[in-house]
Amino acid sequence: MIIIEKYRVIEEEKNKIRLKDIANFHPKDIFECGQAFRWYKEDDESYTTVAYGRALNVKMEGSDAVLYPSTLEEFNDIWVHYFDLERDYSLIKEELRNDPILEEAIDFGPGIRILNQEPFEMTISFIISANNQIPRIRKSIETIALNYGRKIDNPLKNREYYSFPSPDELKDADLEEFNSLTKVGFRGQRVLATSRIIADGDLKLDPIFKMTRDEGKIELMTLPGVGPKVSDCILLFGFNKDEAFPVDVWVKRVMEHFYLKEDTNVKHIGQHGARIFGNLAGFAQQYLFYYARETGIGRK
DNA sequence: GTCCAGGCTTTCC
DNA sequence: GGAAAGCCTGGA
Repeated sequence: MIIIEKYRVIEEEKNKIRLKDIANFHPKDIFECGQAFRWYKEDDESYTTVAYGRALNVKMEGSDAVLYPSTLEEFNDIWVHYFDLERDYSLIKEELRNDPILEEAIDFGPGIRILNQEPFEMTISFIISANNQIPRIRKSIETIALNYGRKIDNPLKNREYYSFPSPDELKDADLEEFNSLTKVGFRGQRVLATSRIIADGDLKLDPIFKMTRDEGKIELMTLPGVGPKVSDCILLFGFNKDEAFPVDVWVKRVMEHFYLKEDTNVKHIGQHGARIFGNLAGFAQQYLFYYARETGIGRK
């Protein structure tokens, strides 16, 4: 047994990591708040995903979170960053709670964390999200993994797991076949065109990690299917840009309902969000989005 | 240059 | 039948 003081991590048996008394970590809030499309709820209330070429199950046991399968090395190399465990969400929530509306939103989803997901997968996933519905987005992404990704060998035997394809694995897909399999509709050609641009190196994703939010946004918006909202999602969920503030229909509604008190446009809302939330805008957006979508606030 | 309306595939409620 | 984590195009 190994215990790391910093996160209170215990490696139990082999391939099992226990996070003791983990704070600001509720699976339902994290996995159902709309930032990730590949988490599946199991019969025992645990959740399973595929990320970074690995399948992982997360199960709460009292106030502990248990990750399986993961060695201590995989935990340190991959999952600490993926779950954003180096960040203290108590501090973020404390600051955002100065805003009474955010206080309400945080109380609705107190266990939200912003995951650090893979940039290419985020790019394709949020291109597919345009004018779409979450259940359908999830199905399309799973079908893409099944048909174009690689099968993952792992100890979770309840079903088969497939990685999300790389740009190379996706770029030569036949458009008609892709569309008939994945049902992404008019987004299909955007997905494949973007995959080709990235696979061919005409746009490199890695350098965006070092860019500012504004620089990254300009770069990503050159891709077909990536506009103001989708680029902010990619930057927030795939490139760790905390100040990104994606304005979708729900954030528009909740901002108009609580803050602006009038019908306006998404550009105006984006500017207002940046002004009042600053470098915590991404976190504020996710608390607000989850709150609005689950409660229907602002819906006409 | 900015702003806005209409169109887009298909599914879900 | 309307809406859906919007984007693209063309015209004012």
